[in-house]
Amino acid sequence: MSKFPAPMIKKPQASVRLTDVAKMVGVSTATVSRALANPESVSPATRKTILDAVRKAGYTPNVAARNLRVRHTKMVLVVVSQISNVVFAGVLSGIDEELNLHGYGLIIGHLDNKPEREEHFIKMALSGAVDGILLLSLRRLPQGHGLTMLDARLPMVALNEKLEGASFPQITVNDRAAVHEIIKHLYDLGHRRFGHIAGPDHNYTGLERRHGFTEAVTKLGLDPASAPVWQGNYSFEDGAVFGPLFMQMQPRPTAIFAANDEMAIGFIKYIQQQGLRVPQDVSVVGFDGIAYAKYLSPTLTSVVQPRREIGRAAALLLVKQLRGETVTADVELGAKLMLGESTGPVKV
Amino acid sequence: MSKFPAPMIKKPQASVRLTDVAKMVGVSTATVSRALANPESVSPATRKTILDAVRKAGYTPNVAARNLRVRHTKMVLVVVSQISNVVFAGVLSGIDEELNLHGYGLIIGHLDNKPEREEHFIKMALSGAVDGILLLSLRRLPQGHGLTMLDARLPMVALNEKLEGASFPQITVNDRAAVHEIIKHLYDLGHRRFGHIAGPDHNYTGLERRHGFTEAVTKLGLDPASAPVWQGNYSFEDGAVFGPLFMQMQPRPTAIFAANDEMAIGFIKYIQQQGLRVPQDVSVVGFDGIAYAKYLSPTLTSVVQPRREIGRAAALLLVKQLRGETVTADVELGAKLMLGESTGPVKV
DNA sequence: GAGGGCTATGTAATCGATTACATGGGAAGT
DNA sequence: ACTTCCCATGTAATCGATTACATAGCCCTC
Repeated sequence: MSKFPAPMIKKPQASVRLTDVAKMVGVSTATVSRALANPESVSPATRKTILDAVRKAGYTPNVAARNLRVRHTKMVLVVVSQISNVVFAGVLSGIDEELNLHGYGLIIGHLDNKPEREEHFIKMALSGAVDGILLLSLRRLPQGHGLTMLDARLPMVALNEKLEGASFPQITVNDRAAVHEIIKHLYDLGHRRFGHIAGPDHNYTGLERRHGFTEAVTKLGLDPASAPVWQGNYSFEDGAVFGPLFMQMQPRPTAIFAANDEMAIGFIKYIQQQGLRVPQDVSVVGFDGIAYAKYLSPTLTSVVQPRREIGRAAALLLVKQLRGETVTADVELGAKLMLGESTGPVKV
Repeated sequence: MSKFPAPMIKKPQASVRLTDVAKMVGVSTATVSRALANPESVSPATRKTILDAVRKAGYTPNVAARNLRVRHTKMVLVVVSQISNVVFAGVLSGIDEELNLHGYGLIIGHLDNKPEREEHFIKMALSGAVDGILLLSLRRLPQGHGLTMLDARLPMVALNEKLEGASFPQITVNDRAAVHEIIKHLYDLGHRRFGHIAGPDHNYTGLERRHGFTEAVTKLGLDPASAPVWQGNYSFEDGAVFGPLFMQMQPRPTAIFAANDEMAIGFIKYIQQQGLRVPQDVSVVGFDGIAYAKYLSPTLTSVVQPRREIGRAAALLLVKQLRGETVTADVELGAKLMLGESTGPVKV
């Protein structure tokens, strides 16, 4: 009596449709649809029959058809510049977590550091593939840029940006305050000569941290001109690259603040190889508070970012917009200084 | 003459439709559709008019409608257990890169280490939201499991799995061979007493590395029973956790192989704190070759996985299936031993 | 100059759900 | 027993593209 084994053909994909289930049970498609979407609107008896049939037939509603009809997709596009970046990955986790809670799925728009790809994702968003957009690009978008223009058509939220005059909410971390805290910490340890390995300028966070640095240094009454700022690209290598410049300075800064942990690590590695000791000879501070920071020797003093929270907050803001609530206020989160062994009293 | 500023209302979303463009130009919807999909099938004159109108109106085809009609979505679902894992993130990058080349987009099915979420993504896949699936879960899936069953309905490829009797292609890295290489390297340095910090057993890679270890040790004529195997969960902490056990062994292994870099790092940190020197007192090897390995002191000897390539190969395999080519052969990639300072001659 | 073949375009069916509106039948009220 | 109302269900329009099939016009050829 048993059927033959499943056919080998994969492609045809003749999957069960709503109509099929309706026919099986002997009711209209409307009833089946209702039994699935609002069970109470259907009599218990039919409901049961239908649900059984659905199970037996292995029916799953076709989402393209549904999306077309209801005019939304329950999907969110996250445009991210580099997915393999630990910080982004953490934020992404938070986004996914929150989105998930509200029944939204996640489409990744991976720029892979190629900004020209944005075009593609803008089109995708405009084509109704998603209900909203999360911008995790960290680039400073000029006004009138394609992505910011999208705002007129689709709810969106920007992370770690601060666009003047943007009408969509933005969620940021108070990097500047954290940097002030770093410099104060170093100052309290007796440091007076500081150096900064900055991130790129086309990047909101990089800029904030750099400004925070010069601000803090000036506030202490030190001459910012005597506090060198080198500009890197957030990579390990870039941290090392400034090592030679640092070594030949006379006098050398006694404390270096790097705009992210990777550059701090690269820098430390380099100067250690040159025979300097951290923190005895130089104190070094990073930023982001990646997990590895705790396993270096010395462990790295850094600022831990609430990655998951950033993601969650942004996602929640978006969901609220999607629900029709008008959300105007930007959200600012705080970051916490994490003391490690890479900072110590200045050498006397 | 200029219009008023854009209206404040976001939700209505009354975007331009194909019909609108057709009406503007004065041709049928079929012609517009053709002008977009196959420009050559339309006379140069109409083509230009249409394309101009499309631009002017800011028309973007509705993907739900298209998907419904053409019965595919040009989207791929990647089920991944933990997105913030560096290795996965790297693989994901490769997947995205290749998929992108072939015009496919990426939907992330983030399990967040909660296997029960799979159910949700299975439904999603079945609902026609994607054309194919990439399995990056690293769990050993029992036969008959929901995800493996999907194979009958949708093209799929598994990464770093090896499912017996699965009809879909699988791409793996030859971890076992790499482990043999590690042990040989250590043996050549004079080591005879080995220890292994293993990954979890419900994980293909973890199992392979553990088997590789006992295999290699036995092959050298050493008693595997005297080579302790501790089982961790790939975290820094788990590496440290076995430190005390190691410390109190008598005699202690002179070389430890950890199934991933995080555990190796955690372990090194612990024993360093206990006053042991790496590699003078103990040699340690990790696995995966994460970027941080090069910045530790000592730098970590590890096995670098071709993450991007793994991702690309898997994606390509899937794309081929999507094109209708029958691809049967599994793909196996090699990993390369990367010598660091954490391994050295055994202490005499 | 009639027929064949092409090319450019139009007409309308189709994909598979959701849902506004219509309807039939039974319970309840008088 | 007749009206009213409500509940469960059905009918069919709709979402916005793609595309099979039909057709009109033109050029060519014999």
